[in-house]
Amino acid sequence: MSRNCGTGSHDKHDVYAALCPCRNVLELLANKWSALAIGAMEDGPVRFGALQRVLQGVSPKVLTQTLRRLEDAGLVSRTVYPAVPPHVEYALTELGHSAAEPLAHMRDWAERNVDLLYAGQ
Amino acid sequence: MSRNCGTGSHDKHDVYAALCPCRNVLELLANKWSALAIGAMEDGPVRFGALQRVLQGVSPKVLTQTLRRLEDAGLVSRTVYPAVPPHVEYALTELGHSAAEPLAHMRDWAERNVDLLYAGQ
DNA sequence: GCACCTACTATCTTTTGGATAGTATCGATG
DNA sequence: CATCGATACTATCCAAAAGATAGTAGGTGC
Repeated sequence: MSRNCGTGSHDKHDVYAALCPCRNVLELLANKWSALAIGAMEDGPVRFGALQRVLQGVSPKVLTQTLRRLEDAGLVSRTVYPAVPPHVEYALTELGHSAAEPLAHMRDWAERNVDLLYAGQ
Repeated sequence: MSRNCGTGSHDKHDVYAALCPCRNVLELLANKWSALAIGAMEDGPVRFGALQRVLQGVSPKVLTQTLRRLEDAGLVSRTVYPAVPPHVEYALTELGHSAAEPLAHMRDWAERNVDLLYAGQ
């Protein structure tokens, strides 16, 4: 097996390697709020307040953190429309849309199989 | 849209509802170590020590916690072979194997797209 | 008798997540 | 003219989770 990733040249990456940068990418995606936020933006730009209502139970601080991380990674774009009251829209980038697919599968799996889990007692 | 989930009857579940039990399932899967551990067991039973070596950087405490949670959920089985030194094997259940698919897509996405992220500076 | 092996548990520290309250701005309302 | 309301946040504090490190059990080989 040609697992590589000494973080060096652009060979194959390996999420199982502690120092591979793709481990950080996995950490970013393998997160409840990231998975929900990205799913909420699949159909187009969404405002902060709308995200807060859709992601039930999220606090503004955590939502901001989540969006900033996704923005820094390049999965989400943030657009400010100068107006009062403020108007800010978050949208998936092309990269964000491609990440949305595996995350949608994960959400679907959770919804479809929840009744089969914790069945032992 | 027929989104339901007042946690009540077995209608449709919704990960966006704070109180839906499938939110817990999403939290379980949308986790770095869960995603890596499940992937490591896809090809058959694995011992604790082997998992620890494969999931580079994981501490025994966190690995134990992760495996217990997966076991409680019914995704992983734990088999103790009474011997000295101890011999314990972890394996995916049928349910665990079905969860492995979306997680594999997520890991693959991370490995394939890592070079495109954080490109802005 | 002593070190070794595996699979942990215990303890402590650090990081992250979460709840809550407060800020800034301007237009509309009374 | 003071107040209220809307939006998108920050600031603060506390709790929960993650992480590092050391220790335990108990039979085997030397």
